[in-house]
Amino acid sequence: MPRVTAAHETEVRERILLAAAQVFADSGYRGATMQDVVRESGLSVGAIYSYFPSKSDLYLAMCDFTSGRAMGELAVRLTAGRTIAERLAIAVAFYIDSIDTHGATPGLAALVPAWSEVDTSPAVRDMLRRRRDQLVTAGRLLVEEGIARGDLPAWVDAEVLGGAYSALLDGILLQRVEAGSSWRRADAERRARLVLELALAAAGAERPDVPEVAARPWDVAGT
Amino acid sequence: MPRVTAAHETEVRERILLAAAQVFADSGYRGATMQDVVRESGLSVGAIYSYFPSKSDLYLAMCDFTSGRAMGELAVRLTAGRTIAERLAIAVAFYIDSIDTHGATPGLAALVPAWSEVDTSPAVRDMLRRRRDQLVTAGRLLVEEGIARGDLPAWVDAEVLGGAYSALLDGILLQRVEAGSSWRRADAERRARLVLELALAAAGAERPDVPEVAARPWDVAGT
DNA sequence: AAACTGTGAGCGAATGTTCGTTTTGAGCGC
DNA sequence: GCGCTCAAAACGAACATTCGCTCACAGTTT
Repeated sequence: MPRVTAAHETEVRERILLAAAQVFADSGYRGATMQDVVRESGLSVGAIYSYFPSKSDLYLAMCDFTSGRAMGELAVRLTAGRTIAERLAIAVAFYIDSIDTHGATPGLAALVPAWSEVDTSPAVRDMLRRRRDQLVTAGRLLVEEGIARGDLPAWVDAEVLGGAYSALLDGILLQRVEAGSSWRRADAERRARLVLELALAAAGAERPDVPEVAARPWDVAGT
Repeated sequence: MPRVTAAHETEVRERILLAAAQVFADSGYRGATMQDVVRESGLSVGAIYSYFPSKSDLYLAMCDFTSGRAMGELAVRLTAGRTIAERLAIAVAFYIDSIDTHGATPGLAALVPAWSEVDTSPAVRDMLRRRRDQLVTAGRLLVEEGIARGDLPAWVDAEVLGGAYSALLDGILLQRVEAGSSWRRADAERRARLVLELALAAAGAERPDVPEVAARPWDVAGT
């Protein structure tokens, strides 16, 4: 059944990508089978292989699609923020929203298997690095603005804080995955917002002295 | 060869667990084969199956072993800290150390595959939850002490900050995995310590006002 | 009829696990 | 000391199953 329109092609592509996001989030990369994707998408094996050359290509495309969508939507939502505190709060709330699948929007949970496949293919690592760059850059820009306006301490390195925040949010993604059905969105938001509050509260203060601790390769105690 | 000694049994068990940690960290849970564990441990298939009834049991035992060891060693190291800032810095530095494998000590990177297997078996979820409880509790106790001594703001909820910190550290674990050989330990430590500095700097300040942002299930903008 | 998308049975490779066989060394009689 | 014995421990070829992927064909539109 040839649907010659280009619109149809992207429609089917997305249908496959959405099914893949669901399935990979549920069972991991290796755990998910192409049959699962077939079942979830309602298409056939052959159809899927005519859109994506291999399972790993499908997975990578799904990851780019999923995180790309989220970054785009984040940019849109940030325009609604007036103060810097508001913008930061929007970014946090949005990231937490985007962890789960909502209707036609695949959730970031589908990215989790990527971290265990990093040593398997360089393409996976590249994909994660691209994503990290985007997150850190977005964070850095917000922080720089906060510093310029005096809402954040002048002694923080914007790049470092951006990196820390992207780690915090990814950690919350892991907590969401491990919590399963007992997940409470409000708890996660409280955790992420608390760090925001600490940063804003520290605006007027001096940089405190945190002792250096030498890296020490573990002289195991006990068995 | 009947090695009646119980010592020999735990010795072989650990040998298998260490090999498993290496292999699972490299290839993920499904990606790693029992043959890989056989090769890495220098034992045989049958030997391994006489110590662990199945691949998933081996994986779970390895996770408990790995994170249990780390928690034990953390408790030991914390006793060296005098001030609260020093103890917090020790905890952070130690977690970052324990991400990588050092000699006989398996690195936490072997835990990463667990998050993609959470929906596969309840035992994996339980294991991760146990670990999270320990981390959050350890963090909460440190924070409570910090508040009591006036080093941390009185308005922070210790449980929430503990949860946030465990998320931050797990996020750094992910960053380490995705960075691969371009990983710089110092960068990670800077990120984790910056959040510590913010918390300590906020000690004297009022709780700032961070606007509420309503959860909003994504009205997708553009394809 | 021509063109092209979608189908799904089946192939070959690889994996987790079993189980019959081989090797080891502690205990024991001397 | 010494060698014999035998259960325990280690081994690894073989099995059933599963998965990613191909390809010959059917169905639909223009």
